[in-house]
Amino acid sequence: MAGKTRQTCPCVSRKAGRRVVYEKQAEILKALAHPLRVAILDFLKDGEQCVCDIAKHVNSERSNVSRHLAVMVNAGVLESRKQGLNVMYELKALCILDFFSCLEKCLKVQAKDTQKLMKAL
Amino acid sequence: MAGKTRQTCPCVSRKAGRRVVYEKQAEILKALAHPLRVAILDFLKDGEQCVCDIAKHVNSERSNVSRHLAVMVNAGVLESRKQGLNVMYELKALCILDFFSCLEKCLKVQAKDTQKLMKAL
DNA sequence: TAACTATGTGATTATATACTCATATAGTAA
DNA sequence: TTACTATATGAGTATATAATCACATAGTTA
Repeated sequence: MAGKTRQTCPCVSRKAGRRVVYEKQAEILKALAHPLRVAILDFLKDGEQCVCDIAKHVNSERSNVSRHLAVMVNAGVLESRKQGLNVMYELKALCILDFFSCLEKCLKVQAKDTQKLMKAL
Repeated sequence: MAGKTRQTCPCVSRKAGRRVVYEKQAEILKALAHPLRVAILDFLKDGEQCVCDIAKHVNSERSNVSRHLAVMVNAGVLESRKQGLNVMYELKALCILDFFSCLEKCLKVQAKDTQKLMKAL
């Protein structure tokens, strides 16, 4: 049992470590990867909002919105605070907003590809 | 039927248009939101690779990897080209790589939060 | 206190996704 | 031609996720 701390090759543990990181990163991405959640994030970019107003804005049931918000809080994307009867949600990681400019860029490239295809027909 | 093109209020159509954008953005995010796919993207950041080598690198079945690659190609994240027996995959939208620096930042913030909690106990 | 409002959650159902195995296809090399 | 290799895909199963409804909780106001 002596020397057990060195039994795992550094390379292996680094690889295993990477996998944990990939899982965490995927978890955050998963928390963003839903049309309603994207809509919510777009709404929250201008500041905190209560569940009530978010639900109105994205035109969905409050209970459903509440669940989606919980997903994003668990992933560390949003944070919440109580204010009287309301619970206010706001973006925790502002760099998330940078994602969306990249996403729009991707969509534009896709649109151009489609245009090229159309012309070739 | 006359004037049908103006029957839809610009505001409504803009809102409907946003929803389509949110769906497309969510589709791209979904294509990234899996540990194996994150691992693949991390491997592809240094250049194109064949399915065979990707599968070896991420330690998963080729058929499985092939499917994950197809998901990312469909979302416009990767592109592929045939080279003899192999099919080479590479990143199509390089800005995707910027995502990951943000993700790492998010994880670091989370880690700090956890540390704070630990100290408070 | 009682009535009200905002939010969260359990249970159910529907749907989507991931993984595995077997098999098909396409290109290579003998 | 046959044998081989890389890749893709159909079918089945297991699991995860989303939406809805009913209900519980917490804070507000009268």
